[in-house]
Amino acid sequence: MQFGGANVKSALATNDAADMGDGASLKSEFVAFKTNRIVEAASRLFYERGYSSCTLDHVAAELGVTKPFLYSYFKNKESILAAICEVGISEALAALEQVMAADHASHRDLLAQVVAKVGRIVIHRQEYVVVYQREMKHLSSADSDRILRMRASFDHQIGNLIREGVHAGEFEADVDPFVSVWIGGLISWIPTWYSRKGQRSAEEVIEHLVQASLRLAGAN
Amino acid sequence: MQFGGANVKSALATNDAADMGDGASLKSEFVAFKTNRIVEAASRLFYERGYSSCTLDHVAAELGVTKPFLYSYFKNKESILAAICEVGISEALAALEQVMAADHASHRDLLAQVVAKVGRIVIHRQEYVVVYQREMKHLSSADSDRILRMRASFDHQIGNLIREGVHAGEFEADVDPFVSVWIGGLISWIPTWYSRKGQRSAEEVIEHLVQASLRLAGAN
DNA sequence: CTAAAAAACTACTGGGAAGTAGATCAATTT
DNA sequence: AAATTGATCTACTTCCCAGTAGTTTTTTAG
Repeated sequence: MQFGGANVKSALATNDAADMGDGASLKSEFVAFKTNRIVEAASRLFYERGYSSCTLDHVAAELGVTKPFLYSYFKNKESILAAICEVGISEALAALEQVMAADHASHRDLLAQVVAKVGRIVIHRQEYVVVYQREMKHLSSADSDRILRMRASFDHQIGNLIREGVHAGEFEADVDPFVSVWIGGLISWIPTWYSRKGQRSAEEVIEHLVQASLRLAGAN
Repeated sequence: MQFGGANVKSALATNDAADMGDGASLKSEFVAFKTNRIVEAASRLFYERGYSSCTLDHVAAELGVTKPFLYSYFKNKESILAAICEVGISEALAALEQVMAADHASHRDLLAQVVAKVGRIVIHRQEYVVVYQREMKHLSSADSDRILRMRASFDHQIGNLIREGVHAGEFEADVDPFVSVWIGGLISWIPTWYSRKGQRSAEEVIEHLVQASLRLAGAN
């Protein structure tokens, strides 16, 4: 099995070999596990050295394997990058849809919940998000399109949430079309300055992020 | 004359050869002009293709010259990058100090003025700023330190402005230490989404940026 | 325990790009 | 006009790295 641009499966991905015997299922879990370890190591190294300056020999060395090992799980270097880029946005989209599917709270609460959840994701997946932001340009157009569609869907839904909140009188109307852009900026910028070793805890940052987002929407 | 990490001189930089004859002065203007053209072309290409993937032959071709030409104005590829990275932050710092030196308006006005000015700079220098954000890691530690010092000075002064405004009762106090980080995020994020060809004019964006910043500071 | 299959490795190719040495061309001076 | 200086180019060298062919090791199956 080789990874050439399909959706990322996390190590905990749903088992799509349920109808096979235990042998095949276990094997595909091994593959998912190794694929995941490659993506982890690569994201750390791409984050530290930059995509183009980081060689696959570096990635292989980090994992204690060799370059051809990587090529038996990924088609080429770019498809490793694509897997990395997909992590943050697909998790953010999943979180968004989870919140939206839940029982309808006020728009203010929906916004607060989404922002908090996505904020936690971009902190947790810091390296992935930064690599995505920096190295997007190196994706093939197929991968790029797929990921941009997810991104567009996310932005679109946030835009709707704001519009509906304005319509419901929960947000101030004069800021309408821009708010989602500014809130997106707050969230996207976190991974570039947040440090796990810094004085601020992740939850402290999330708390302030939510407050800032509500201020921007005029919902205080 | 070669450019190996000293401060950037723009094409309009003050003439530091005023005590020489006209010949020497004119010559140094030529050098500054060419240096500047190289930086312009490189910033555009680094922006489009990424620093590591863009070769100096590409840059040379863009200018209709050859690679050794570049090496007679810059020590190496990295020092071209350093020159690019310096543009945005040094202009922002100059704008900040200009506003702060002027007659003391209210803190609210000071903040609005600084944000508007810096916002215009990051839009005008869009490619430079994005290249800086993306490719910082490829700077030598000497260049990196110099630029980070400018950045730290900027952040420090914005922090002071906010603190004083809170103390003066013009901003809400509960948000104190974080506000400058969030405002920095708003500004820094603009170059990644703003497009000159988009539907929003630069001044429209600046207008909303100022409003958003004041909201974040609780100064409405 | 042996044979077949799968997984991983060793050792290579081919191309690309940073940086340089020395030649050529243009301008300035005498 | 000849000579000197400076600017730019041609033509390399050298290293690096993505991707691959074919071999070895490990696992699985009979």
